[in-house]
Amino acid sequence: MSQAPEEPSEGTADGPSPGSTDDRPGTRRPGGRTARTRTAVLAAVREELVETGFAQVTVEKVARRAGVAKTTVYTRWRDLPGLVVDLLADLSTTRVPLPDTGSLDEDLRLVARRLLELMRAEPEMTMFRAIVATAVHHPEAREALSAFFQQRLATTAELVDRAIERGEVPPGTCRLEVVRTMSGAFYYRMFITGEPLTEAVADRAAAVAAHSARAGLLLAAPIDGKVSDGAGSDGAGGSSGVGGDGAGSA
Amino acid sequence: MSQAPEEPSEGTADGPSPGSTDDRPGTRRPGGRTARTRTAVLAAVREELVETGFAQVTVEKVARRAGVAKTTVYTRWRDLPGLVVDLLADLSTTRVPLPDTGSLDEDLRLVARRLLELMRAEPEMTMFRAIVATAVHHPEAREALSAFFQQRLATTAELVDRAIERGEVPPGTCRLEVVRTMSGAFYYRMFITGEPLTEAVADRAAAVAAHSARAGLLLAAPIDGKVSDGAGSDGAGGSSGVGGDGAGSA
DNA sequence: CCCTAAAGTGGACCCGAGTTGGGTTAGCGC
DNA sequence: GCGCTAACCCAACTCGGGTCCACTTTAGGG
Repeated sequence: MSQAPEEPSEGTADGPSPGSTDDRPGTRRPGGRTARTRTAVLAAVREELVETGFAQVTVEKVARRAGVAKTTVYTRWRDLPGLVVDLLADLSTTRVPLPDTGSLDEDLRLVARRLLELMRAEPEMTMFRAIVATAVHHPEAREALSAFFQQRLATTAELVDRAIERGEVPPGTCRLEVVRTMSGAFYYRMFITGEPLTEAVADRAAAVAAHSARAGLLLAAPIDGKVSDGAGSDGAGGSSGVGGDGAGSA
Repeated sequence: MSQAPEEPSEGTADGPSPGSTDDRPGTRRPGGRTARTRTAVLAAVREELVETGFAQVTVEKVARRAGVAKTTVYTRWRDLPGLVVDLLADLSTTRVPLPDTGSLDEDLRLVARRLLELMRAEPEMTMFRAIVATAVHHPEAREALSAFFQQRLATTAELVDRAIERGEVPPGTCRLEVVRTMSGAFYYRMFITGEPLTEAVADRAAAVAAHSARAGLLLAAPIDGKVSDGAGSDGAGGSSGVGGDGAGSA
């Protein structure tokens, strides 16, 4: 947990500029009580989200559960979407180990299976569902979720890099696109069509992604001026330097 | 599908059983005023959704805009999600013509391009976005959206049937899965990661789906007792018996 | 054309989420 | 420790969304 907001204020490094920049409460004295409040509130949101579902959650209930005055929540997080955003930032810290079996197919399949497992875990998924719902119609949450996925995708994309090194897939392959192709099937079913997720779905998604990559369908092609890969700088002996636009902003 | 008009009532043909079965208001006298109210309210929801965004929409505003007493809306639609559900049912009636170029690749590409176009149309998309957001945390809306996609997918899947007949793809190919594979990429970017949609994305999605189908990766395999396709046996025409699992559990 | 009850109306009412202002606790620099 | 003030607490208040109920309008069958 922890992972305090720590908004890296631009420019002015020395003194706190007097009143001009709006310092969010919780940034100046992040110590003891402040931190304690944050964890309590975030935990309360989690529980409330899981127990009663997103539609029923309200700032007041969260505050009550956290044992905190509701004004505190309002001043620090503004509103419910603000809380969800912070919750998501908290989620970003969790790391998942990547498989490395020497085969793209197998690597992807394992990742798919793990994703399936994750999506079947009720408490976590309920919460994530709420986050997605918020992001659909709230710009700030949308931004946060977007960043979350950028980072998560980039991490997983490493196994594509290895496949490229092995010569399993064409060198110009877009590392992110492979992962997107796979995970898209999951989220599509989960959140859009509402169809069930099975092992078959997972395996199929992995197979499709791997096969498409191998067939050279997932190249980082700069069609119409828009590069869809954000990785760039592969670092290994990649022959063709298909640079990306570097969209990976934190 | 709840308050869709013309629910074929079962059994009791002669007298209206007094109060036992819950007839939704609007079913017994669907004529003049009732119909007028419905269209007015639905239009109001549409406009409200597009103008102010989902988070701001409230039953009261909708009623006011429609020039209707808010109690009317409450008694007929129950709440906001109910309205959204009805709105979605209304959307289901729109038909889109399918391409038939003689090539699966090209057919899919055209469908993808049209989908792209559709998703770029701001007013409609804003509304659809709201529907998805509702579905994420509201079971009834989830059900409706699921049904909507079932029908929509089944319709589009006809071009896969033609590809099977032509021998372009293996005969056991799951008609729905091909379409899902393609459209998944769209919705994933649109609603989950929030990444931009481009022509490149559309073409790539179509290529991946077509290629995977041809490679036999999208067979309707009854793995672990769960068949992922619902149709398959009948030729064209049928298309309604997709039913099957739907969103059921989750 | 008339009658019945289904559908819609209007306003009073309730309730709770969000706001405001003044007072209290405690982080943190000195 | 001391003091300053950020951060938090409390209670009262506002305001608008949702509910209830008696009343009016109008489908639709006879």
